[in-house]
Amino acid sequence: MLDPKLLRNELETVAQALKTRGYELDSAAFQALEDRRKALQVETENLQAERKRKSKEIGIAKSKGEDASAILAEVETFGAKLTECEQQLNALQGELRDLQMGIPNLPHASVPAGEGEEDNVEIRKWGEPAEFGFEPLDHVDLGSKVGGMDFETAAKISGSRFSVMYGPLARMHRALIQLMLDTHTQLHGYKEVYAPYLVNPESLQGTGQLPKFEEDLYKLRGDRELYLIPTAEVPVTNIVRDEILQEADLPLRFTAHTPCFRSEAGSGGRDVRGMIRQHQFEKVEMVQLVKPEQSYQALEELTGHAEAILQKLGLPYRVVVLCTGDMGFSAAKTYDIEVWLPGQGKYREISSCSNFEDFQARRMQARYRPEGSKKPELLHSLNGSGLAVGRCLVAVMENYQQADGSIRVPEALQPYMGGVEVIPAV
RNA sequence: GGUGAGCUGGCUGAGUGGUUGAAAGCAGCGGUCUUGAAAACCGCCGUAGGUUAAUAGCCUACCCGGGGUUCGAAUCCCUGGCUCACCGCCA
Repeated sequence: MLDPKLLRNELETVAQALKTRGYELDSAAFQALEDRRKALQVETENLQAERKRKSKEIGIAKSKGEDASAILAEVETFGAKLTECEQQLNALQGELRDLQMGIPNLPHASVPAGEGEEDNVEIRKWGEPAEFGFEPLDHVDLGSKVGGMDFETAAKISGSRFSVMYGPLARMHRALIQLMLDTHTQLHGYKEVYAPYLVNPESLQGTGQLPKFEEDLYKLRGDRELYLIPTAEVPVTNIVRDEILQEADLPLRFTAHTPCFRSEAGSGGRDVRGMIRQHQFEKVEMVQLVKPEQSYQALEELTGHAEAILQKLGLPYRVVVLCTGDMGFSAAKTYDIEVWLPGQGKYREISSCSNFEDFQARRMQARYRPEGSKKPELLHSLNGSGLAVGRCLVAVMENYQQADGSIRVPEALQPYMGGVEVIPAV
């Protein structure tokens, strides 16, 4: 959520900035709502003050044993008016809040302007795509060569966009998770978190998935109103919802491995082959909660932490900064890390690292008390995948494939796989 | 799942319809005293919204959430959540 004061005081500037990311703010309509709100709120509060005074007088009169019917009659004259004002104000504030909850974050000044994916800007590249002496296969074909990936069975059990893995591939998938968690906890200073996979609507509202993107989520039937998490970002960031932290507690760095569930409602027929885009996938997530002045440095570091995993695995990648039009709803700035997939002959997203500034914190009321200051301030939140596990497995398979269809195990992964060096073709 | 008891400010805890945004204690902050510290004493000490140039003043709201009764609700009623205890079931 944007700062309501900013929205009021610099409506046109805000509207301009939102336009760069393809969001049209109807500033005239907003201004009209805001004007009505102001008038109505002042009137309502004045009436409330009046009622409070009179009620107090009634109390005093009664305690003295005096007759209070005159004041009582007086209150009645504006009682109905007050009720009406309160109801109108409530409705109006609800309307304003709904509108504000649907406005995306403002892009940071350093974010390049653009409309879509094609306008993202490459920042750096690491590693060289390997030369194969043969036509490299994609992970689906490799999967059947080593006998470890089964989409037909997954379709029988659940439907499309699910996968079943067996044997060494399933083990490598698990090994990747261990490598990522160990790296982030031991080298990068994150605290490992185990958190719920089912969350309430308040949490989803806090991180920005609700109210606007409900169709992307799986909602449980039943009387409890719970959703499957689309990312660990939701439960982990919400750890600090409605909390006031001490300055000394910051920065907080959390990492968590969770499954992620996404309906992929809007993805049409994209990436239907293989395990690039699934309804269920594993991810190791990094979350940071920091002081505002440190958040952009934290974004650079966090991006580096995700890159470190790819470097350990020897997977070529590039980092792009998303343009204004391609960023997610809550982000002020986002780096995508794209890994090289020989099977597709292109770079594909494997991590997304974002600074949300105080956008999520305001929705969550996540604050800290600066040293020596009375007033709590909103903190800044960031997160990034470190990394998407399924896509990482795909990248390892495709980059480490050999002519006979076997797959070498990257050195960094071998300790997590009992020393296995090659997954043989069967 | 059943039965019962709870949920009040950073913490403990009083308050069952009226000048209560809320006693008291602890913690914290400022001061007096002291060479310094402790003790003692004095004062301050919740969050948000509105108005405003203002983090000044004034106003409003908030005692787990939502709804209701009333001129007036922390207090009464309904509903949801959570915590604790016991029973049942269970990895």
